[in-house]
Order: sequence, then C-alpha cells, then structure tokens
Amino acid sequence: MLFDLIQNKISDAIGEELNIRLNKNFSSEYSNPQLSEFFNIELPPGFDLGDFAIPAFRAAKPYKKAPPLIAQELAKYFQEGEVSKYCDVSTAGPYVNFKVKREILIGPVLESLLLSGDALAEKNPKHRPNVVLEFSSPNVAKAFNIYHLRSTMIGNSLYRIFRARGFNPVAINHLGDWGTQYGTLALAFEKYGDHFELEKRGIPYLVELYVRINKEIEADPSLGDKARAYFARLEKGDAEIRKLWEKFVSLSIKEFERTYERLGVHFDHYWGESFYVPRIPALEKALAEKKLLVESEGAQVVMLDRFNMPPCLIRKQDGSTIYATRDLAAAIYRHAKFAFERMIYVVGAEQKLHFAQVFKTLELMGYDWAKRCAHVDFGLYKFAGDEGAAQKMSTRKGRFVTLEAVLDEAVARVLRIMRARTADKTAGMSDVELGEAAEIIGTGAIVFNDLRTDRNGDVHFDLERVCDFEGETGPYIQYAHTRCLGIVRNAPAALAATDAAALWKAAQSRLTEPEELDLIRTLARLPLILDHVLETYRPSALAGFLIDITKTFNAFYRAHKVLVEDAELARARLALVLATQRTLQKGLTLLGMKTPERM
RNA sequence: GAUCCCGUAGCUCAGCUGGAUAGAGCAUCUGCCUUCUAAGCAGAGGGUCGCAGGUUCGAGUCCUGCCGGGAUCGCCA
Repeated sequence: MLFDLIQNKISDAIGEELNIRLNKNFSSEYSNPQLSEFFNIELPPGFDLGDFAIPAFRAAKPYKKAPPLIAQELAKYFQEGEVSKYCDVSTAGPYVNFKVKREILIGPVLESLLLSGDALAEKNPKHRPNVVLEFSSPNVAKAFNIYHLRSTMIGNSLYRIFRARGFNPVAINHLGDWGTQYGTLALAFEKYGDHFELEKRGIPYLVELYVRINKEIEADPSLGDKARAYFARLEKGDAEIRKLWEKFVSLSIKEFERTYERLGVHFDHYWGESFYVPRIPALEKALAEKKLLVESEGAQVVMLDRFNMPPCLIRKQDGSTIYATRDLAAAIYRHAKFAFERMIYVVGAEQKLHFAQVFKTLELMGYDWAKRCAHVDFGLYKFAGDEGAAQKMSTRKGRFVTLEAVLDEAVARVLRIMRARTADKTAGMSDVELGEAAEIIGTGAIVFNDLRTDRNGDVHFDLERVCDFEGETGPYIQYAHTRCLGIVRNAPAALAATDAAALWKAAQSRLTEPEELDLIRTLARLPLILDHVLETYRPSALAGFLIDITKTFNAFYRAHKVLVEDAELARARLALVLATQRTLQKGLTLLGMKTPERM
C-alpha cells in the first residue's frame, strides 16, 4: 500500500545517503567503506523527537570525534540531500533525528489511510508463496477448553496477517483423532458406555467416561495395557472399534465447528492425525532406506543421541504408531502438496522437544525444507487455585474450563453492563441488536486478553479481571472504534456526503494540531507492525499497537471536537476519524475480532 | 540430574531484538459529563528491572555463575 512505500522510501533514502553520498565524503578521510557498520536507523522514544533516528556513538572511535559532533556533521549532509524532501533533519546531542514533514503526513500518508479497509495494510505481490499453518488441533472426544484458545487465535491471526501481507496461507486443523487415548476411550465405553446417553449428552458424556477410566488406570496399571491393546486393534482396522471411533470423531467436529463459527475461525482442511495414517508405510520405507530406522528396546526408533536428544519413536513395542510418526508423514505430505515457503506449528511449549525431534528427523531424511518449519510455541493458561497457586489444566484429571462457558459468562456480563447504561446510549437498539453487540464485545474481551499476552509466557487467567472491561482491554479498542462511527453518524448530511478526495483536501489545509499529526504518525506504522508480527510470530505486537492507536485517538478526541461550526475544519477532522476507524477495524479484524456498531 | 522458558511498580504485563529520563493497565488518591458515547480523559504516589560478576562508549535487553518458579526428558498427544 501507499504509506507502506513511503515508510520504506524514507528509511531507504536515509540508508542510501548513508552508504553512497556520505561515504564519498567520510570514507576518504577514514578509509572505511562500510558506514552502515557505524550507523543504524532506529525509532526514537517519542514523536516529539522524530520518526526515525541515527545514533552516532559507534562512529566515535573510528572517526576520533565526539558523537554530538559527528551527529551535527551527519545532519548537515542529510539536510542537503534527498531525505530533506520528506523529513526535517535535526540533532539532539549524539542523535540525528528525522521528523516526517507535515505535508507528507497529511498528503500521501493520510491519503492512503483513507483508502477502504480492504486495501489498508495489504501488500499484493504477483507471486504469493504458500505458508502452511497448523493450529487449534483439539482432541476428539474432549471438551474445547480455554487452553485451546491460544493456538486457535494465534494461528487464526497469523493466517489473516499472512494473507494481508501477500502470502497464501493454508490453515490446517490437525485434529487429535488418533492414538492410545481412543483405545482408552473405547475401553471405557465398552466397560460402562451407553449409546442412549451418548446421543443425549454428546462430548461431555465422553469426557466423563474418560476421566473415570483414567482414575481406574491410575489404580490398576494393567488396564493401561488393555487400552493400548484396544488402540492397536483400531489401527489394524477392527470394524467394531472403528465404528465407535467414527462416531466420536463426527460428534466432536460438529461441536468444534460451533465454536469456530462463534470465533470467526476458518480452516482450509480438517486433516486430523488419522488422515496421514495411510502414508505411514511409505514413510517407514524411506526411513529404512536411509538406514535411520533401528530397533531399540523392542520399538522402532530414529536415534538422535548425536544431537543430544532422546530417540524419535516411530513404532511402539506393540507395533502401533505414535504421534511423531504421524507428524513426520504429515509434514512430508504437506510439502508435496503445497511446496510451502514456511510451515508453522502453533502448538504449546510443552511439545518443544517433540518438534525438535521431528524437524531433526526430517533433516536426516534429506529434506532441506525442514529448515523452513517452525514451532510457534506458547505458554499455559493458569488459574488461581484453591491454595492461591496457579494450577494447570488436565482433561484426564477432570480439571478444565470450557471455552463456551467462559465466553457465555463474558457475554452475560457485557449484556448486564449495557442494560444498566443510560437509555440514550443504547437508544434505538432492539434486544436482538443488544444481544449481538454483547456477543461481539464479550468474545472480543476474551480473545483480546489472550492475544495481548506474549506467547512466550503463561496466561494468568482471572475471569473477574478479564470481564472488568476497563483499561487496556478488547472493549477499550472497540469503544474507540464505535466513537469513530458515532461521529460519522452524527455528521450533518452535507458533511457526511463529502467524498474521500474532498476530505483529504480539507485535511491538507486544516490539520495542524500536534494531537492530529501524532495520530497520523501512529496509524502509519501499521505495516511495520504487521511485518514485525510475521517475523516474530507474535500477534501480541499488533494487540499492543491497537492499544497505542486507541490511546492516541482518545487524546485527540478529548482535545478537539470534530463536528465544529467551521465546515472545512470539520471535514479535515472527519478525514482523520475515518482513517482511525478504518485502521482500528482492520487491526481488530486481523486479530480475529469484530466491531460492534454501538456499545 | 540434564535441556528449555520465565523472573521489570502491591497485582497483570509492555519495553520496537544493545541506545535518548525504565512504560502501561488494575488497585489507591485528585480533578473532568450544559462539547461528537465517562467501557473515556487529565494528573499524583508507587522501581537497587531476582542476585553477583563480565563484555561495551552504552545492558531491563548479550555472556557466565547462582537463587526462585514452570515445562520437558522413549512407548500419551
């Protein structure tokens, strides 16, 4: 997009002058051709200083001059060069600061921000490389609990941002539909299962059975062997167990899809683990041909001790496969199918070793694309336990919080708040509209709380706190967005009818206040932030950025009235409000959140 | 025991990958609805960035060693 180019153009121009023009003048004196070693471009701490900066510390030694002196000489060169068309160049002690000129901000930058939301933040190269994203991947016959939200929303957000930035993402839901646990469940169902109850209660009933059988296995380990035997039968194609398993899978997918729809999450493929089972023989053949497969303690494994890792298990003692086997087959299949530029696994940090083993095994098999696979890991959800200590969830122990219950609670609280508001705020809103808004705000609060936390750490989840809806929350951003919409709605007909070109023109002559220009500067950083998210796989950076925009907008909102008597000034500020509204909407959409019309 | 992650205000977290005086939110205190939505805004107090060394012009950020918390370490996923 346009302001994307401008940001790049400015920083490129700075870099270019650094390396070519300045080089000529400085290098003869100091005989070092690589100025970029001594100078780097960075962002200053505040807009009052500038939009870009170059510190002069590192050059002090080779040039044998004090940093402030170097900064001054450097600034002089920039002031005479190409960059001075876009920026005011000044020095502040040892720093050279570049402040984008007002006519650039209210010119091309604002113009591009006024484009429709779809064009905002987008990059459209001719070639769109495939990026495979595996995320969410809940286990069949288990509740979709709040812990799954991390993988689901991080993956969903990356999916949306990849698409916006010129990639072709492929979303795969790697359902946990295979493995010993289905032997365990089949055993439980055979022991005390009831088809009538299953039809009536669905997944919760299966979860109950699962918790019950695990308690028994703990007391009687021989039952565990029996469960493994059941899975071995399933894998060999035992018709009776297979039929039961299929029932569990279809019931589960139906339930998951309800949740995905509520969250606006989309998958291109539901390829669970079982999907890759037919491809395992070919995998084993390849492993054997490369002489990687060895027998150890009765199991078939790939030894990784050279790399300081335990062996990667391919087949267990009882002859059945294990998740690593399926992950290997899956990776090979996906590469053959998509020739991906990157493949990203959004899976919890507790599986770090597992993915290290899988990637290493692929590498040993000679697949150079193993380097392009990444495990995007994240921490746990923790709850305040009875003793005040954070507690980990465990389906086996029956300790979990279902996502549905959390979302419902948040929505109910929002509804209560909305109903308690003064009549004029929700005036004209029917019960249905009220309900729809509450759904958007409530789920948004939960989603935002999840995404704003850096994925490296654990999420301390406290429903009371999350549902406070004050301060830096999802509703905070949605609220600013509805304020923007409110201004547009309240604009007199003549003003509202103004087209984008006229708005932009008004802005060019009338936007002068610092709050107005800072808002444009902030909005203009969206593309930089998005690319940062894709480098680090951290949607939390986007969440934090939306908070920044909201704060800056609220400061503007408080300081200046938009719909003023002076029609031209009103038009100018309306342009800014529209730019903010579109940026916020785009940002929230990329996080997987919706925007209510009123709240 | 080994490997990896985390430790920043009373609580929950940012800190743009080494730069300008360590920032928010919650909680506490003080102001602001006759101005487009107060789920908001402005302000105050609160810090030896776990501890000790090291690298450097410069360290919350990098390296080493401790301390504390968590995850993982072959037949679960």
